[in-house]
Amino acid sequence: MDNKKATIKDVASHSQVSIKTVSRVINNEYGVSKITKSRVLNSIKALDYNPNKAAQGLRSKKSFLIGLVYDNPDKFYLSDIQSGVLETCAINGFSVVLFPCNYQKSELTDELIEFIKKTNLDGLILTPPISDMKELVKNLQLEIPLCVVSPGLLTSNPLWVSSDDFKASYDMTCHLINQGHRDIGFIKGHKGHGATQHRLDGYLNALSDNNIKIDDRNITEGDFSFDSGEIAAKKLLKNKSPKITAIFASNDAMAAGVMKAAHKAKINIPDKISLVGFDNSPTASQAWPSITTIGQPIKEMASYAAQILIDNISNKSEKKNVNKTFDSELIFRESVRKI
Amino acid sequence: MDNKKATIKDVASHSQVSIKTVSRVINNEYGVSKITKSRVLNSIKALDYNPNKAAQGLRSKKSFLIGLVYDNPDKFYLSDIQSGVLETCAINGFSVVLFPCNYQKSELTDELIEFIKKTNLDGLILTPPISDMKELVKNLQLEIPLCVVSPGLLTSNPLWVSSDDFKASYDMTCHLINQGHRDIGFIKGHKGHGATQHRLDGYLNALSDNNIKIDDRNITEGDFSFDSGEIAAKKLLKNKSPKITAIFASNDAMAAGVMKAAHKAKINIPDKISLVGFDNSPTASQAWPSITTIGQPIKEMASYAAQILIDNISNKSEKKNVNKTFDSELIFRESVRKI
DNA sequence: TGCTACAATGACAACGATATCTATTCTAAT
DNA sequence: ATTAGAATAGATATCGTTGTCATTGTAGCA
Repeated sequence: MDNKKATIKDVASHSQVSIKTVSRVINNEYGVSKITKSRVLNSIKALDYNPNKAAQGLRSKKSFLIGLVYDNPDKFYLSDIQSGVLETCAINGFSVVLFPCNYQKSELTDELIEFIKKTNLDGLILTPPISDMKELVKNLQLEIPLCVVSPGLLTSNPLWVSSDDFKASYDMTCHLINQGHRDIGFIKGHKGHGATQHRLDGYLNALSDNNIKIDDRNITEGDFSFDSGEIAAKKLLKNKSPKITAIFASNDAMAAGVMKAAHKAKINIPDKISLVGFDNSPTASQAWPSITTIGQPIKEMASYAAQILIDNISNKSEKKNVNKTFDSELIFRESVRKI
Repeated sequence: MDNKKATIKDVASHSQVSIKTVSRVINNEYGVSKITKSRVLNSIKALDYNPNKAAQGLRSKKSFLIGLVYDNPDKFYLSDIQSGVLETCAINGFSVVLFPCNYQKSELTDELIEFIKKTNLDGLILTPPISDMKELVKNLQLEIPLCVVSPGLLTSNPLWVSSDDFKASYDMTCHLINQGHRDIGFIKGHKGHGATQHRLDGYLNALSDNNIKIDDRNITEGDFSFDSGEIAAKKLLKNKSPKITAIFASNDAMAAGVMKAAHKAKINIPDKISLVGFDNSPTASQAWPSITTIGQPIKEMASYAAQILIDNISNKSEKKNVNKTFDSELIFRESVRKI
């Protein structure tokens, strides 16, 4: 076996061409005849040559690194995001550098800037709730392209992917109404998270459109965590004056919290109270009874986000309108009863 | 503001020294006077200089990249592993490149080799169940250091971190016995996963040491997934001949599966059956009733693994015996009843 | 004083690719 | 034939560091 790694020079002399020609082949540039190209490709295989990323990066001022920024307690969500980004980046020869963080930390912006500089990133992906921190995005003053995933609010950033949280939430609420529910409790997320408002609005609009009066006592706030769901459920189940027959939790983690609260209080789901969540996380399918919820193509979204970011980095696409909103899907399970 | 990024040259001329001296300061090498050093450090700050990783890597033949290989369905486990590795790597100026994979894929070894070459990794971390694939580890023929996390079996690899699964499992079984249980069902994991055997052995030895006869009908197999736990539980609860009063699932996901099966079958936990898991994942604390389980310092382990790997890469430590086994801890909750 | 030893510093090459510019060959149009 | 222009190929500088080796300065010692 070869003792050392083959370099572009070795390939060049092996295939009797200049190193520049090899470089052209590697980078799929014009100006290489088919014959030469195949000869070079053969040599590359024969010598088991892999371009040295450091050298490529040094010369072409790229790092082939994309940063993925997140602060999300939902490990399932995160896992999907990571897989999506990872796969697309791998295909395109990029590596992913993770940046977990705390969105409430005041130094976050500075840390992020520091990170980008140190790591020499070629591009950055922001996921919720970071994607909704307008101030941060503004202050980043990026010289590299940025893609924002699921920004709740309108974003000024040219690159984004998003999901139709409003419609999904609207449809789910209609579903509950169709099942005969009129007193529907709602557990919203915390401020600052873009999804919070959309999901709430979907619920509110569905009620209005069905001529159901909105009762503020039916709406309570969580922070997308299991515990906050349990606490919110206790409140909703205590304020029994408005006789709730169903609860719509803004995500599955909180829905699972609701389920625990119900179990504790010996309130049967779905007999006494129907329950729906949002996210289609394993939590929802593994609960007992399994929880009706809303599925979103998280991994696909992440993958798409990475793709448009990479296209932008490579200037491959000058096309506009690459941004995309992905459809959600209602997933019916055991936690809803018709009344 | 500066138009372009500062380079080592800029720092050198700013502080009136040679670039080599700046390099010495950056790399904490000997042979720089305190005065010079502080002057250089000042310039670095003043110019907001960050060394170019590509150039450093090219010259010193490093990539400052560490690969993290995993194929684990447990997102909570994975998240802890990632955080631990990430933090330590960040502190030491390394980035982490993820390599999710399918441990059953026959081309895995080749893919991994390809990945290492392409990415030019400086080091590699293998997590279960990959860490137990002896054949793969052997065939990797690595020229870079490798650290293996929680190898179930003895590993020939010089670098490893591990947990005392046997002892933890033994202790937990003793706890159940102390609570009066003698007919204890056990759901083991699948073959190939190192933890499977240790956890089973702990259970078996505890029974023997307490003069309890081992009943094979009490032992069933899962694959560490929720679904497999549910299926296994159905079996155990059906073969009711041996009158089980407790079930020990090899991990929390399977324990949660057991809980769902029990709910479905209207078997109350812990009144009819006590239940314990392994891993201290959120699943266990969020279940109702909450599940008694075993906690391991996963994040710490991962962090330590990254540290000894980096030390090895940097040749900082010629010390032996860096490997370490971490203690587990029993976490008592609501799913066990004294009988 | 003269010598050595060692700490501090610097000059310059080298890492492995790409960019720029130039040179050659080939084709087709005049 | 001649030549413009496209297609193809190569020579060489360059990216921003670190490695190697040489040089300088200074303290210690006989």
